[in-house]
Formats: sequence, structure tokens, C-alpha cells
Amino acid sequence: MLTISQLAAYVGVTVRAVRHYHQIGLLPEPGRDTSGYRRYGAAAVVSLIRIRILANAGVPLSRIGQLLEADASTFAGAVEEIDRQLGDEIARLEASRKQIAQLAAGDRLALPPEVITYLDRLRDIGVAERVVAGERDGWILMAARWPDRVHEWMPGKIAQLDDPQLVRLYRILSEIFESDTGDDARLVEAADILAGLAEQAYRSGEIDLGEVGKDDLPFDLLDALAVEADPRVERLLDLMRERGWAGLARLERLERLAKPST
Amino acid sequence: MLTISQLAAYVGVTVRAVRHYHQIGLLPEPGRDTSGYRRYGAAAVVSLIRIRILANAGVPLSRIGQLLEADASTFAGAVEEIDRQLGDEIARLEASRKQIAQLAAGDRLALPPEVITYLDRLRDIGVAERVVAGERDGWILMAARWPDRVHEWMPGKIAQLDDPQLVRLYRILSEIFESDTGDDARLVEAADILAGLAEQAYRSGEIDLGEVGKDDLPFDLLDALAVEADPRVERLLDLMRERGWAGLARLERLERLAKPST
DNA sequence: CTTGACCTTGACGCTGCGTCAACCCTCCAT
DNA sequence: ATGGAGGGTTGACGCAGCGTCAAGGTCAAG
Repeated sequence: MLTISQLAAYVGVTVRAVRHYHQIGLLPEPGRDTSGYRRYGAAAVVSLIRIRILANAGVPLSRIGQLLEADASTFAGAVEEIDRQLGDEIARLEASRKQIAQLAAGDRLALPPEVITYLDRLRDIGVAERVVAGERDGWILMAARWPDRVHEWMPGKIAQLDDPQLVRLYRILSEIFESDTGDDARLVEAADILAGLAEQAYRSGEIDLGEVGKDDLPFDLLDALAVEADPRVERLLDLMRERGWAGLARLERLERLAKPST
Repeated sequence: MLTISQLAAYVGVTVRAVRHYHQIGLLPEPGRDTSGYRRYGAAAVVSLIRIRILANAGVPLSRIGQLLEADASTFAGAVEEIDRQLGDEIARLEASRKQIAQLAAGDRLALPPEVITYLDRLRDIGVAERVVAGERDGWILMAARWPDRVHEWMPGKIAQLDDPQLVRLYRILSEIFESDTGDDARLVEAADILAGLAEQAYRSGEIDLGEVGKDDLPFDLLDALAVEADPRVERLLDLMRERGWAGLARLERLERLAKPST
């Protein structure tokens, strides 16, 4: 008769595992000797080995009990199902691996490569890192809402960076948000340029976003994100409203001019 | 400002997950409104998205916090390590899949194919299913102790089945253990044949097991297994001892004849 | 008799949440 | 004003498969 540690050693499992199998009813509790120690016979060794064979094959403990008493066809069916589950699990992990490889390659953000390109172009133009980081977070929001559309938009966005007006705008914004002073004249200047660009886009019809434009939340979030990053953006929003435009990430023409808010 | 369910819906996670991230300090607790509800700004949305990007890539939650604040090289190193871990996990699962495929193919026991062949030969010879099952369990014990040696032994074992004496022995044992009567004459007959075979093997030197023979435990287990399967085996052991042999699975010559035990 | 190795039960820890439970808040229709 | 639906809150258990103390009782050897 074997003690629990001898049993465990023969089969190559831990004592704790054996006791666990007792707890869940997978391996029957053996008789005890006078001092209360568990004593195992050879049949228990065989049972434990068969349990481990299935467990090593990835069968969940909760199913091993049934499998050990199943007839051949039930067994085959169960094995097939477990194989499918293992396959799914492997597929999930391999998908994870691809994801993480992209993380390592990209700007460590898993943004589409076009967006990375766009952000790098901004840096080239001389845009401040804080502003680039804001843009990056904005595109994270966009990519989360419309993962498949973002790469359609980026060529247009990159092309827009050839517009000298836009470049000037970004540079002024960089100056503002890099300094800690509240230089209102600069903000007014930015608002004027932005309003001009909006007017131009509006007339050329570019501003039509299709059904994307109907979902307000992402654009509200983008504006809120900018305000959270720097409260002076609130003032910029006011200035835009004075000029007949609501919002910032998505500019909308106001029907009647709003009074400047207090 | 968003409620927790709006935040969760935007990012595509459950409310419970968001609260979990608060609990483990991965996502900072936001401010509360007058009624105690959590209220989230846009920055929280971005944080949550970034958390999910890493989590979907298989990064454990406990490491995501560090990763989000890591510089580029730290990040790259960590990503590499996580990729290795994912690779290990995938390898483990694929090993499991192979195992389970073998289970489905074999006698649903993961015994080496030679053993399956041997057991089938026993059935062909007319050995009772109970006895075959006993042999099977015995080989499970052997395969657990010497997984690499079993297939070396099987050709010899299979060849032995051509010996008419051995076939007769198996048939007598089948008769004995299929009936519920204690037919002692049959047991004596079996013991005589077995002793004869042992004598023959001993003289031809076949009985030398090398270093395998030095490990008593597996052979003790085999004998115990037989006794547990049918107590009449105890009588068989006695009969063998009377004939100068100890054990059953591995027969050893006794120096001086033991008195028959009571 | 002591020491060290082994046995016992009981209980918490890990991962990433799912799922009650029991209760409070808000808004809308009646 | 009220009631009900559909939010929100904390607290706690459950899941898989054991690892790892804790706080003892037991056994074999020196």
C-alpha cells in the first residue's frame, strides 16, 4: 500500500493535485490507516495515470470523469469537441501574437500605419509634440469607432497638409499650447484661419461626412478631449461659435449666430 | 460626460470589466456626480481603448500599467518577452492537440500501438475480456514507469504468444477468472504451467531484466493490481511460492522453499 | 527524546472578469 | 404624485487547477 506522496511520485504529479482530484470526486478517496493517512492500492495508480493522460491532452478535469467511463463512440465525439476547443484557443493566441507584433512595429499604439505616417508628417511640419499627442489620441478615438474607415480618410488628410494655411494653423496652435500664457490674440488668429478653412471646405462640399457625420458622440468626445488636454480650447470653441461654426473636430454651420457665451 | 455603461459601450467592453480595471488600479477612478455615479471624460475613453489594445494582444492586465508608461526600448523588450510566453503557450496547446489525436486513434488509452497490438492478439487467442483488461492496466503501469522501453519489449512479448504452453495458461486463467467459483484444481494447473515457463526462461537467461529489474515497485504494483482485481490471485501467488518462485509479473527464484503460507 | 520528513484539514491566492444580491437614482408615462 | 423601467452603487461568490502557507498529528531513525 502506498502513501499519497508515493502515489504522486510514481505518476509524476504533486500531492496537492491528488488531493484536488479527491475533492472534485475525480479520484475516489481511498481507505485510511489507523493514523488517518490515505493508503492507495495499485488500482488507484492506474486510475491516476489515466486521469493524467487525459489532463495532459488538455481535457478539462470536469470532463475527465465522464470520458473515463464513456463508450467508444461517446468518447470519440467528446475528443473531437475538445480538439475543436483546443484549436479555437490556439487560434486566439496566434491572433494575439500578430497583434503584439504590430504593437512592437508601430508607434506602440496599434494605430493604422497611415495614421502613424500622418503624425510623422505633423512632426516634420514643426507641430509641437503635445499637439501631436492630442492628434494621436483623437485618432485612437476615431479608429475605435470606425476601424475600417480610417485608412480611407488618411490620404485626404495627408494631402491637406500641403495647404499653407493649415500648416500655419498648426504652427500657431503649437505656439499657443506650448506656452503657459493665455495669449488671446494668437487664439483669435487661429480661429480666423480655421473659419476660413471651414468656409472653403463647406463651399467645395468636402465637409459632407455621410453617415459618419450622423454619429455625434465621437466628435463630441474629440472636442471634449481637446478641452481636457488644455482648457484654453474652450475659448477657441467660443471664438469659432462667434464666427458661425459649432464644434472643432467636426465643424457645423450655425443657422443664426450665437451670442458669445460668457 | 459619460456614464460607465456609455464608456463601456463605446470601447466595446462590459461595465464589469471597467470596474475591474478600477479595482486593480489600471484605470483611475473618475469623479462622481451628485448621486455618486462615475462620470468619465474623453481622456478615460482613450485610456480604456489603449488598455484593451494591449489586453487583446494577450498582455496580462498586471503588466499593462507598466507598459503604458514605458519608454520605447522598455516597451520593445516587454513586448518581446510577452511574445515568447504566447509562443510557449501555443506550443503547449499544440502538444495537447497531438496527444488528444493519439487518444482518439488508439485504444482510447494512449498506450503505445505495440501494446494495443498485443492486447488484440490476446483477444484473438480467446483470452477473457477481464483478463485482457487486467493486462491493459498492467501495461499502463509499465508505460508510466518506462515509457521509452515498452516498445522494445513488445516484439518479444508478442512472439511468446506463439508458445502453446503460454496460450494454454492464458486460457486456463480466463476460465478461472470468468467463473465465480473457487476451482482450486485449475489454479494448481495454471501454477504448474507458469512454473514450467519460468524454469525454461530462467535456464535460457531470458529472465534477466537488467537495471529495470532492480526497481521493485512497478512489479509489486503489478502483482497488487492482480490481487485487487481478483483475490484468488493470492492463492496463485502461494502456489508459485510452493514451487520456488516469488512474484507473478516478475518471477524470482527463491533460494530455499518457503512453507506454504496459511 | 528529539529531529526531520511526511501526513492531516482548512483556507487564501492567482486571472479576468460573470453573475447574483440588495439597494439607490433618474426619467418618463400615468 | 406615483409607479415602473432602466440606469447606477458596493459586496461577495464562482470559474480552473492547483500552489502555498498554517497549525498541527505521526512515523522512523539516531
